[in-house]
Amino acid sequence: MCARYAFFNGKVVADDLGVTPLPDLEPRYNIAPMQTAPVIVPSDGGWDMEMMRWGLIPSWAKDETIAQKLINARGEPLREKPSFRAAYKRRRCVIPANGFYEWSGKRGSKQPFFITLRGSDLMPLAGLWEEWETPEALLHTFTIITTEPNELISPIHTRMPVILAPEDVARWLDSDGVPVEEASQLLVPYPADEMQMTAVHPEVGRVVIDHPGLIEPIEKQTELF
DNA sequence: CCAGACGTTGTT
DNA sequence: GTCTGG
DNA sequence: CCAGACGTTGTT
DNA sequence: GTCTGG
Repeated sequence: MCARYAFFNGKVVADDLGVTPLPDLEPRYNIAPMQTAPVIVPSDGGWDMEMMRWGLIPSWAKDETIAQKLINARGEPLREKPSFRAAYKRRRCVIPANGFYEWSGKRGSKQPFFITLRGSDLMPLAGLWEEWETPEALLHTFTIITTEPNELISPIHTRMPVILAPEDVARWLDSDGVPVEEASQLLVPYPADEMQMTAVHPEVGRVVIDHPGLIEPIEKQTELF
């Protein structure tokens, strides 16, 4: 799964993707579901960054309570799912991240890990977005696609987010030129030998905590394993 | 036909 | 135990 | 994902 | 909106 991530280095989206970061972007070390975060979408032949809320709301939803259930979407059956298939065809997006968190252990003895890429600061995550009409306004929401874990993640989790290679970002975002059959080839586990994982402080579990110390390695507390 | 679901993960 | 909020 | 709430009435 | 279950 992927239910917490960090995006603190906005400059990498300019360097690696040519997308201008939003001017008022704050560095974030603990982005949680139901919060607003930047998302990259096609715009005027190029790509743009836009703030959206994490937790997808399909256009047909009667209220927004479904959002917290749709923070992730399994990649394999995307085409058949009523909640996702419309967005899969027309509204694919990339969630810019620098790394994501996963936890191992049971409640009360959770150990969080921060996972990053070895070769790059930018970790582009594959996602979908939707537009939901409230009585007052249009609400833009997104979800992060998951796949099977690679050998790095599988010891602690059964799923991991889909990470796109920079050269695949264009194909993922091109809904007009790249049909779902082709796009689905991108929804695979990222190579484990290009990723790394470090144990971090459990205070990342608290959504109100958001500072650079959250991604700093700590000594593994072996009694937790 | 109408009513109700539409989802993921982890844990048991 | 289970749901909600972030 | 984790953390925190989970409730009502009356009084200030 | 569309599919499934009854």
